[in-house]
Amino acid sequence: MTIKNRLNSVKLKATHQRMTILAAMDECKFHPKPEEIYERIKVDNPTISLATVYNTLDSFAKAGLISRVASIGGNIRYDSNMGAHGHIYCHNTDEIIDYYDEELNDLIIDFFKKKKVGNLKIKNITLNVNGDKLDLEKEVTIK
Amino acid sequence: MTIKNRLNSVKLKATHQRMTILAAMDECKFHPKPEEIYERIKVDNPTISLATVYNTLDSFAKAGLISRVASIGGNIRYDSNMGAHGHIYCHNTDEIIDYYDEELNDLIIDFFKKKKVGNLKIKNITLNVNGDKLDLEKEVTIK
DNA sequence: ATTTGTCTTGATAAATGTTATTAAGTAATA
DNA sequence: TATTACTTAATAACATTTATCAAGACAAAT
Repeated sequence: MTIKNRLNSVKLKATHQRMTILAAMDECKFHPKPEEIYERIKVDNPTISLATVYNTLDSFAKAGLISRVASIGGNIRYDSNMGAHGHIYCHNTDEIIDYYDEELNDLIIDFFKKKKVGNLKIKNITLNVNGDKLDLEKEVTIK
Repeated sequence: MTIKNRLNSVKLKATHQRMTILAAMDECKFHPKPEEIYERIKVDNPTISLATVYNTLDSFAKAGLISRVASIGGNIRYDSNMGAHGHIYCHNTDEIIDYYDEELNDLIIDFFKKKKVGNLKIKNITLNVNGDKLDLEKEVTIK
């Protein structure tokens, strides 16, 4: 679906700012803070203000286009990946890395089919792996 | 183990401030922000400053007495429960609730025995259930 | 194309949250 | 008690997030 259609699908007007910010989120695989999106779009869009980035990301999250992601660093961070997936959080680099494993996903779904969670409307379930990256230059791998 | 011994075990002097703050963390089951610990101890310890609370909680986390917990709200929050456990995060109340399930714990341990996570020293693995609390006055239950 | 009413944005102030600084205070050791 | 190193309170500095509101942009209807 196009950026414009995604905005329309949640009843948000496809303004230049919104399209720019949503496109930047799509490109960002590293779970950015609003500030990072601001810096990223600034080059080509120097007039989009930081407040607009904050407000727009918040409205996207409320509309379900993106989601806020839990972080240990104490900052607001967003995730454009709306599918079921887990996060690897590296404490020493503050990186959040997505991963997905079919088998793990099935395990979790099966588990919560059997369990009853009362008084909560579940939005999503995420497995977080917390640790320290060893070689800071290289990537974390799961296989 | 006593509060004093726990501090000594990680080579921190058992000062009045540290003992007070660690005791407050023990009592706090709701994953407090530094500000909340400050408010809690203020009644009996009006001279302990907010900066000391921030610094002390940070040093506790670095020493492994408590841990920082991932949060969506964009604030630093701590957890005094150092055992393996999961979190239920209620978006609408900003509450973080611990839960532990033996079977789930085993599932996760078994899964990560089979998988290889490279270039990461794992500290802990947490399953996060995100959702909205329905009746705000009542508790979330898992059974 | 112009008007009208509504929604959106930029600029910036205000509020909130966190860290750094440093002089004074405290505790352990001799 | 003197010495030394460590710790803390107070507060300034800094960073992050939200609120305010006038100006601007947009869509619909003329």
